[in-house]
Amino acid sequence: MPTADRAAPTIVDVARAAGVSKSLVSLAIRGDAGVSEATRTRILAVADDLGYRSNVLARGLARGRTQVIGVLVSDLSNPYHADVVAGIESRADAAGLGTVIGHGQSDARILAARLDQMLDLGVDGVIVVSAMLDAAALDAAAARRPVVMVGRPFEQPRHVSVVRNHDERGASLALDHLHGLGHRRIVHLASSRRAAASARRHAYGEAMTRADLPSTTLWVDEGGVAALLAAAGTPAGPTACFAGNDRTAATLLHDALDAELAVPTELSIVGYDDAQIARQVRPGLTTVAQPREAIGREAARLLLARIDGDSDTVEVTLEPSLAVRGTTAAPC
Amino acid sequence: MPTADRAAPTIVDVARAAGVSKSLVSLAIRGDAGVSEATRTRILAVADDLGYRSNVLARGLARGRTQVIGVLVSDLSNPYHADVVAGIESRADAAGLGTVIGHGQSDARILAARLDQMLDLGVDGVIVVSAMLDAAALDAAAARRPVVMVGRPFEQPRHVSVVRNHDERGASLALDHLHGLGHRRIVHLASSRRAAASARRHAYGEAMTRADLPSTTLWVDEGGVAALLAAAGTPAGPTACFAGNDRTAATLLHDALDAELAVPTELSIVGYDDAQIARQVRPGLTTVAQPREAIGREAARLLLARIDGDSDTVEVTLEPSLAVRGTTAAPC
DNA sequence: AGAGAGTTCTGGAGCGTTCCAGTAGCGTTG
DNA sequence: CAACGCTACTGGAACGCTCCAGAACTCTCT
Repeated sequence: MPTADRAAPTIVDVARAAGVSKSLVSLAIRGDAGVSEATRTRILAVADDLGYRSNVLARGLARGRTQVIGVLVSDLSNPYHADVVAGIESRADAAGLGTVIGHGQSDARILAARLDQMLDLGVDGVIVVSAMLDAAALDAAAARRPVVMVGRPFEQPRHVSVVRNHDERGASLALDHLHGLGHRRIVHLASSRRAAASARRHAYGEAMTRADLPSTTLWVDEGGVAALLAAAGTPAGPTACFAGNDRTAATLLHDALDAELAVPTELSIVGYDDAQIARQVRPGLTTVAQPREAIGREAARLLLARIDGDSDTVEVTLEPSLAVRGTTAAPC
Repeated sequence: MPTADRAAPTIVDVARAAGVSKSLVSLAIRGDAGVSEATRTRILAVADDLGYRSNVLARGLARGRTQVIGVLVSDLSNPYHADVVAGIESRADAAGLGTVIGHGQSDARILAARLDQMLDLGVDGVIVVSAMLDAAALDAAAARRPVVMVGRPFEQPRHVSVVRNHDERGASLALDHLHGLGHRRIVHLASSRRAAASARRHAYGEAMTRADLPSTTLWVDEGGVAALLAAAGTPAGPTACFAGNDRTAATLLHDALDAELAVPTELSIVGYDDAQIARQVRPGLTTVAQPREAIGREAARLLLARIDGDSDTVEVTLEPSLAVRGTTAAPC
């Protein structure tokens, strides 16, 4: 219950009220060892009493550290991000650091502006949860503060640590599953030519080659869904589809059902991401799940280490897993 | 392209390089009138050249203003929030203010902690996009900085402006629509006893009374969905349901289809929010749409006014509209 | 008892800004 | 030409904190 009459109480007010110097208040509050137990409790009591809150701006200015990290997200409404952020926050909280989130509305320019803004605000480091920023922007930010990025960078920035999921392994999980069910004609439905998508596309190609099967990639923005549905009914048509992400997979599922194509019996579908939508569609979408919270925690861990001066940039890859639901079955 | 050799250049570096006093640099950069055009351009050129960025911490400390506002959301993955935040940001950007987002993981305690944290960071004001915080927490924050909340507060805080959608009107829209289609036995499916939900529930009751129809409210957490589905098949059972929000409506739709109950012919469903999910389910959900971006812009407008010292707290209500999709039809 | 070693505490400089009270220079005016 | 009023600029205090060198005090040891 802060008293907060007029202006917020400062460290000097606390010092005066406790009859000590402001330096000692500073030490006591930060838990420095060289303060006697008696005075410390007294000072803390007085501070609490006055409703004192240490001024982050002043501390940041004096120390060059604000104890706050920034998280830059390209798109708030992407539920993938929410889990990653939760992971970051849990780690940051544990280390006693605050977290602020910046939001770039899926626009690289806005994203870059927000990144600068957060750095201006004095955050101690930034985690970029977006693959939309180019290496130059990332490196410019990294020249100011430690930066860690989550996801697969389009081009590798030089001074930025990266945490990503193992898209190759994820694609293998999906294709092994389909192959194991008996599927042989499996097409890939790609959403865009962005980095994460292309990693999955390549992994698809390699896994198919490994299994000695022909690979076919269709693009959503080039009428791939319609082409796939048209082919799926025919004798030599595909019996399964590995989609680049869950949104694409959900669209396909939707349109397939509209076209009276039975899923999974006539067409099996596997998505990627294990987004919320994968559980909301009917039947539930079989999909590759990324360890989102773990990715967030790992990113935070790397950032904290770099803030503590520790280290050089690294790249960490985490293992995905497969969530089997209702859109996959043996071909009929 | 910042040079950024060692430490970031300060206003003093710029002053020295331009051969003027630091005060003049400060004035020039902030666009003060009393600086000759010649010196201003020279100073700005030098600043740009050195890659000077004004230190928000120092400015905040000296001025008591950081030019950054905070947005507190209860849940990142709620797509409703993303639109509101976009509206807030567009307004804040226009006013030259930065925006940081804090995230409370749908937990009132975390939410309150993040709120304090943002205030500690020195934001000039906060917009709370969540109905989970109690009046005491909001008022405590409002004692420090201007606070505007979006949504319907559980209890009315005293020093906080509120922007909300007109739940009563929204419920009327939904019920008029159903009534117009010929429905007479319309039940309400309520998700929780939170503020927004109870406003909708009351509005439902009143609209039904106005139309001289009996009202029945079922609760999701008390087996309401099952009860509703059981009754819906029977002769005197309900022919339509007005759900408290889209998530609830989607669950109902899902379970209805599972139970082989035809939607909309045997049961019409109207949701509330026009969330993403309303467009993703099949058939598309008829639902009440809130003007989300407008709500965000309005909230930012109110906050900026209060930051400029302008005003007393107000309450603004914006009009919802009805998005008619595939889950409503005349009863058969 | 004096030196040395802790322990606990203090005063002041400094972080990068803004703000305020001036000052310098110059043209106008009575 | 002294007084005045502008415009363009300056120096230093202040914002609230941290950090550092050192002061004051208490113990121990010789």
